[in-house]
Amino acid sequence: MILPRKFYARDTTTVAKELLGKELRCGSCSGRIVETEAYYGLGDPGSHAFNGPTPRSKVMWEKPGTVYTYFCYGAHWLLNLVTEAHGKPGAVLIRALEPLHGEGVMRRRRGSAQLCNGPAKLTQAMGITGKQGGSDATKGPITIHGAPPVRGIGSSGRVGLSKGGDRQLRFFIKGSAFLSK
DNA sequence: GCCTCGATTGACT
DNA sequence: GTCAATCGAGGCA
Repeated sequence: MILPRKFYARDTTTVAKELLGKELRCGSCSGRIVETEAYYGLGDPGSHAFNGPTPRSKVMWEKPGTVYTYFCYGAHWLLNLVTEAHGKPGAVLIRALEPLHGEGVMRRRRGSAQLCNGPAKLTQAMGITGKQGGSDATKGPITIHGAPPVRGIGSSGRVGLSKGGDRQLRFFIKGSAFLSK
């Protein structure tokens, strides 16, 4: 079943941990979430919301469950899900997926066997671009479906940030073969 | 309006 | 291991 909006309306770290193992669907493709990162708004120098809302980052103040796609380095889309209460900034970055359905389509889109082991790779494999930005993960076209809780959650410092990378806000399923490198 | 830099990737040495 | 690609957002004049 599709996760209800109240799932997202909680502490960003809690949502990031509980998203592990859940199923992300987009069109005919789907995958299991195996790696996430939490981004707060205020007090988090690594977050786009750090300096208050801007035309791009204001989505983080939107209602929980909103899809936030971010274009980076001229060629890469990153997928986030808005968390916390409406009007409070927060988001979870999806960093890696384990392919479940539509693997052939993903492979064709990616042109590589490395399907979803990185934040920009998984958006390309799932066909996600800025078009899906601002849509609602409780309605589609991108949806998150419930799954049994996973055991063996690990955490570490965040990756790829010039600021704020020292905080333990990255979470992943221990031992998964589909984590980002 | 102009300039700098980024929640990355993939190709090349 | 090192480095360039590539373009929009955000900061500043």
